[in-house]
Parts: sequence; structure tokens; C-alpha cells
Amino acid sequence: MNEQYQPQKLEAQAQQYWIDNQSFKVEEDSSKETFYCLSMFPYPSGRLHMGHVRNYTIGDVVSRYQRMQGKNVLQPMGWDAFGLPAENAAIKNNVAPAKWTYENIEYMKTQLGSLGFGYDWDRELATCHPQYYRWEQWFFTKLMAKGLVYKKEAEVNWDPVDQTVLANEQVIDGRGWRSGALVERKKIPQWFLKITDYADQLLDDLDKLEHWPEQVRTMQRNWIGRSEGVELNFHVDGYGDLEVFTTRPDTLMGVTYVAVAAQHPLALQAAEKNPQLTAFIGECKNIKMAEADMATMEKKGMALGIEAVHPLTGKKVPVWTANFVLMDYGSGAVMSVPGHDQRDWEFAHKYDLPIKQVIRSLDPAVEVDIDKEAFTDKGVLVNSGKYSDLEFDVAFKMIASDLEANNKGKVTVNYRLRDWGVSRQRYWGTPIPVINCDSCGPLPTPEEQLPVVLPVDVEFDGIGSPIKKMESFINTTCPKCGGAAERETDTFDTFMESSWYYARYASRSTENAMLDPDKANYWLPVDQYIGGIEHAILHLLYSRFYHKLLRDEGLVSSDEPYRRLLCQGMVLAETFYRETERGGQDWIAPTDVNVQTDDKGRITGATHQHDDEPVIYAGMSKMSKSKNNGIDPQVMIDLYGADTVRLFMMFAAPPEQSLEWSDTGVEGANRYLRRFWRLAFDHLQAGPVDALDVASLNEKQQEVRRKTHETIRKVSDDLERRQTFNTAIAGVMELSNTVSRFVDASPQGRAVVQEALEAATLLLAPITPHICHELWAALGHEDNVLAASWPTVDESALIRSSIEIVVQVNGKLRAKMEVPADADRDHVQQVALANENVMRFTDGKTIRKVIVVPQKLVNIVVSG
RNA sequence: GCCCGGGUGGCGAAAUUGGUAUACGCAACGGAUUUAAAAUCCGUCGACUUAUGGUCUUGCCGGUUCAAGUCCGGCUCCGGGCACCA
Repeated sequence: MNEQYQPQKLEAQAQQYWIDNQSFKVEEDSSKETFYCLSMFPYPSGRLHMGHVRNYTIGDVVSRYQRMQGKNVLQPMGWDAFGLPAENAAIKNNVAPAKWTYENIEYMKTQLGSLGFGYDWDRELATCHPQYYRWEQWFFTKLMAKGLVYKKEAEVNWDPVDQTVLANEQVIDGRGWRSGALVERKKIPQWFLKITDYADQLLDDLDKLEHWPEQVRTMQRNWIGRSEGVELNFHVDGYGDLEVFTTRPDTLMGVTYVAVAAQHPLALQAAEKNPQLTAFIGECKNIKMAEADMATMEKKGMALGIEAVHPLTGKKVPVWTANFVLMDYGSGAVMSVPGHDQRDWEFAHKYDLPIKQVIRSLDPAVEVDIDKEAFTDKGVLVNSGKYSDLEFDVAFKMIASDLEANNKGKVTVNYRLRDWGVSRQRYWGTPIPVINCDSCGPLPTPEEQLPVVLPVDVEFDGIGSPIKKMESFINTTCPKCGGAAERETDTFDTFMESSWYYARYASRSTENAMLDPDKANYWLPVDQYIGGIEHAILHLLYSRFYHKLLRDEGLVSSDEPYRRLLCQGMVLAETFYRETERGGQDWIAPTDVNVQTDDKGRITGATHQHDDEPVIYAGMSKMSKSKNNGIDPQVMIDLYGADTVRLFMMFAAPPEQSLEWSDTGVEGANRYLRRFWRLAFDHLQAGPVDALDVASLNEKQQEVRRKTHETIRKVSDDLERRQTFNTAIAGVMELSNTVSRFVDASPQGRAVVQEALEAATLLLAPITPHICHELWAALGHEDNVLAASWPTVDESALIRSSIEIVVQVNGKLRAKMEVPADADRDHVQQVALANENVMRFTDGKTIRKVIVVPQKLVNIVVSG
């Protein structure tokens, strides 16, 4: 064993050992318990960022820990390779997306290797590979046959100058990012998957996911947004029935107007002879189709000059159009009850529409003043004719059945969830396997023609997808009539690829099918899934949906894809900037900045290393290109080694929380590894170690041994149940501190230290595998540390003869005392009451109550 | 705007089921070692105070309890998501 800790050398050796021995290759083996640990695969953007390092370190720790539990562990890795950035890079650097992507994959793969992650690379996949996406295409044609796919017109962000569809991200302040043109909403035909058919299953099965964070389940529940209500019709002369949905039929007598979307046929019809209305509808087009923009924009509307008939009273109410009513959501029309809905109330105030109170509070003491704001609680009906004085539930039922009896409405369930639009008008994605024939309509591409391969040899001019102009790709024949037909040139949403990759890893070598059910079911569901909280809704919901589709196709047998979920927080770093002449910010990399601090270490100022002139400190924020505050993991690995980076990442914060990058914190992690190495080195220098003889240990030796076993117990629980890797590391650090303070060169003293060092090495092995690989051998083990079993707790080592009890008087700490571990309640109470310092606070007072919490504390309640 | 989180020393954090607030680490300070520096080792380290002790302290205001960082109600600030970024 070398005296110096040399991470570069030792890590290269350990990594070579794992490669030579194919240590992480796994096969199906029915005799072993399985564990499938999956980290969300990266988008191959060029280099790993710290978010990846954090994600994959957590995954590797869990995998290695489970392996030490004796399980057959699958930990695969792959590439979420389709997406917008490749197209942007193509335009910027004049390089084909495929080439750019594959080069990035190659580089990032070496980076993952240098971090020591234990992946089974035989199962690697890239979603841009035809052998991957062909099964996605095949599956889509199956879904078409099942009627789970349909085509309809839906709105997109349209750049009228570049003549192209923009992603929400590409619309900045309402304008196209490249052209600067005012973006319009435009309707184009697109393919949809009927995720709403599975809404109830997706909702109900959330209850089964007991190892998912509650917050993610809540977010998904709210996203699906199941609500029971009534669908009802307002008749409009010369148009027909205007259908609306409400969860509050009890407020029906308070409707003072109805509102339709700007694109609603009724609005368009009214606009034909109304230029002002036409102008207003045109104006409503200039809003980005993102919910946040819709919800925060100024609410505007205009009367259509049309009236609708109230389904119960027969009275007429005006019809308005409003920019906040969504055409794509529900029927594109809403009934408005300004007395009991705040948005309607504000709209009514703005446009002087009548406001009518029809609900009062259940609590007679509560005054309702609808002149001030809407009263939105459920309560008792008033001013509602025969329904007055009814409470919500009764009113709901009675109004609903009256509507039903008059054929004006019915009770129904509504979801916030909308069907999944999977069409994208982009190049770098999976071609949608559809052939459009003028006479036969859209048809699935026949199975024998799959995959529909995306041409990779393309010219990129930056405007629109190159395959949309590529006749050799487009022109084909109709599979039904044999006539000339055209291929669909849209590609799939990249969420399609990431929705089933977890299953493909489990059946990676299968060539003639999407999945081999035997192999897939051997591994699935994923035991532990790890990824960023930003995926809490979309990716995880689509993936859950896809799993149910795979199940219904007979490819998997489970209901849910991911048994346990861990959402890791973001990685933050300090940000610095200078103001530009135009008042913008010029972000400066933290590595280019010198920081000044006060005597307490707080940042008081900073200067640029290049010119020593001041820069502005803007606090911590997520590492990103836009803030230029990313720290390159490769630089840190080269400087300190992978183990240090891994240790710091896992120690600095609990996994779900955001993690603040700190250069000195990394140095601290490195310092700990050097100390740990030195501790082992000094111990081994003293020669062979005797076998441990538990019965002969003195008190000090017993204490060290107790610490060893308490640490094993704590770290096991932290890694397995709590997944608080930071406290696990703190625990091992405490053990190291105990050992380094323990000076005892006697044979049994050294035996106790040997046991402690072996335990610490095993406990750290999942987190810092390279140094532990080396130390395990140095401590005298012939087997590799990967093959070692997780240490077990010797319960007899934990036994204490006395314990500390704290004594409070009126809840305030007044004394600490040692009592025998087996002391009974009365004894503990007596000793507490007799304590000198306790008596200073009880003297002359009346003791009202004494609370004894066994093994912990005594609280004496006094008065007077 | 809506949904979901979070706020504890100078800093990252710990306190697991309501029971000792500040474990572990960073920074800072003092000392040892050194020709010197780095590295290393030892020590101090929430605030105030009349100091073997006491008072206060977990974003703010209020409540429940013998006991609240933890539970409840109201606010506030910060972050994530909002369906075409992945």
C-alpha cells in the first residue's frame, strides 16, 4: 500500500479491473433476487454536466449497495438522442444532427467511465438508432389499429416569417427567437394518443405507488384533475346548443353570461359581420400557447351580440368571447357565475356585466359581500327559485336531474388531462409511420416496411425540417390502393422514446420484437428510478401511460413501470455578471472571478480575474448555459479524482434538495479521503493484526466497537430506507474520528481498529468505490470489494450499561444524568427530582405532573 | 395565475414517530510543526449575559401541547412544473 493517496492512478486501475472482469454485465438468473436500478438517460448535449453527475452517482450508489446485498443488479445506460438542440447545433456549426449526436455520445460515454459508474454497456441504446425507434413505430401502428390514436387540428406557435412551428421555448416575449416576428397561433392537423382513456387508471394506480414521493403523486393527481360535474346546454338561436361543463351546477341560477373561445365557431360566425370582433379575434392569436402565459395575460373579451337561453329559467343571457377560454380544452365554452367565481367576477367588473348572488355561507355569521369579491365556498342556495335554501349536495343532484329530465344536460366526469399530441414538425426525431393517400386517407405504414428510417444525410438551412422538402423520402405508394401516396413528414414528440426505454434495456438483445416478455418481466418493474424533479409530471405520466399500453399489448405483466422513485434536486452555483450598455447582463463564469469575503466568510464583492474590475454577485442559481455558471465535472475529476467528486455530491445535501456547488467543500471531501487513507496506512504499517476476541475487550475498546456497529446500523438504514446519503457519510466520518482518536497499540486494540476500518470501507464502497477497491485489498482481502457482503450489525456490541437521560422543568432543559439502562420509571423520576440543579427550579413550587419518556427524558411540570 | 416544494449558526446542513436545536463538513480564529509557505495535527466557534449559571434563537404572525424546527391557521420570500426544452 502506497503512503500517499493517489486517486488518478488508483482509479484507473480499479476501472480497468471492472472492464477486464466485465464486472457489471448481468444476465437473467432465476435463482437470484433481482434489482433494477435506473437513472434517467441523458440527452447527449456534448459534455456531462453536474446534474448528470449527481443523478448517476445516486444511481451507482444504490446499485452497488444492492449488489452488496447479494442481488442480481441491472444498471443500464443509454441516450435520449432525439431533440431540438441537435438541430440548433446543426444550424450553428453546420454539422448534421446525427454526426453531432453520435460524437457527443462517444465523448460522454468516456466521461461516465471516468466516474466509475457500473453500467452494463452491453445493453446501451440510443433512441435515434433505427433498431430502437422501429419498435416505437411498430407500436404506434398497433395503437392505430386499436383506435387509441386519432388525428385532429390543434394549435401551434407559428412563426409567420420563418414559416415554421416554434417550441414554447423558442418564443420569447411573444416573438420568434430567430426571426423576431410576432408569433401567431395556428391550427394544423396532428396525431394524438388517447391518454384520457387511461385517466382513471393513471389516477387510481397512483395509490399503489407507495414508494413514490407524495409530492409527485399529488402533482400527478392534480394534473389529471378528475372532477365530477354537469355538462349542460345553452341554446342559441340559429346555431344550436352551446355545451358547457361546470363542477358547480349549484350556481346555475347565478349565470349572467356565457363565454366562448376566440376560435369558437360561434365567435367566428358573429365576426363575419362585425369588423371590431374580427380584429379582437385576430388579436387573440398573438398569445403563446403556454398555460402560464394564458393565465397571466390581461383578461379581455367582447360581446358577440348574441344571446343564449338559460337551460332552466329560459331567460336570455349574453354570449361573450374571451381570450382566456381555451378552444382545445373542453368544449371551448364556459358559463360564467361572477358572484361565485373570482375570474368571472373580475371579468364582469371590467365589462359591467351583472353579478348575482346565489350562494350564502353555511355559517350564518359569515356575511357575503359580492361587491368586494366573489364568494367561492360551497354553501346554501339563495335567489334560486325552487332550489333556494338547499345545500350543495342536494342542489347538485336536483339541478342535475332537472336538466336531465329536460334533455338539457347530464352528470359527467371531466378531466384536466388532455390527450397527448405526439406530432412535431421537426426533423431530428422518429418519423411518424403513416402514409397519406388522397383516396384512402392516412394509413399505418405496413409492418414489413418498418422501420421508416430518418434520412441522416441532409442539408440544414435552419428553416423547417429538411425531410419536408425531400421527395425521395416523401413519395411512396398507398399500401391499400397502390396509388401514389405521401409519407407523413412530422416526427414524434421525444417523450415517445423516453416513455419505454426502461423496458427495452431489460430486453436489449431481442431483435425480432419490441420486447421479449420473459426477459422484460424478469427485470420489470424498475425497482429504483432516479431523475430530476422537473420530470415529475410529463415524462413520468407518459411513461406510466406507455407501460399500461405495453401491458395491454401483452408485452409486460405489471401495471406500473417504476416501483420506487427518487427525484434529485438541482445543482446550483454562484452567479456573477456585469451590466451591458443596453442594460442587460453579461454573465461571467465563477471560475473567472476572484471573490472577496468579510471576516465571517460572507461574499462582500468580486472582481474579474482578467482586469481586476468589480463584477456583481447575483447569488446561487441552477447551473446553466444562460447564466454561464456551469462547473465542468471533467475539470474536477482531473483535479481531485472521481471519488472526491462523488463523495462531495452525496455529502453536500440530501438528494431531493438542491445542492450548492462549493470549491472548498470539494477540497473538504478530498481531505477526508486522504485522512481515511492515512488512517488505514498507519494501522497496516504496524504489522499483522490478531483475531478479534470480543470477550476480552476493555471498556474503551468496547466503546469503539459499539461505534462501529452503531454506524453499520445507521448507514444501512440511511442507504436503504431513508436514502439520505449525506447523513450516511456523516456517520462514517464520525466513525473515522472515533478511530483516529483511539490510541491503543495492544493486539485487541488493533483488532478493534481493523474491524472498524473494514466496516468503514464496506460502508463507503458504494459511494467511493475506487479507494475502497484498493483499501479492501490492503486490509487483507483476496476477494474484490464488489463481491463482499454488506456488513451486519452485531447486536451484542450495541448493549450499554448506562444511558443519559435529560431532565426538563416546564419544558426547559435543566440537567442531564446517567442512569442504569434498565432503570425503571420510578427510579428515573426519583433521581431526576433529587438533582441539584433541578431542585433550584422546583424549590418552593408545586409539582403538578411528571412526564417520563423511557430512555429519553423527564419533564417536571411545576406552578406557583 | 394555477399546482407542488423549501426557508435552521458566517456557509452547506443534522435533529428519522412531537421529546437535549445546531451532529458531520466548510469558512474563520488561536496554537503546534516548518528557515518560510503549503500540507498535516491540536483547540475555539449561534447571540446576549451579572458565566460552574441564566435569557433568547429554526423566514414572519397566531394557535394546539407537559413539550413544537417538527402539528394546525394566516402571511412572506425563494425554487420546480404548467402539456412543443429535455
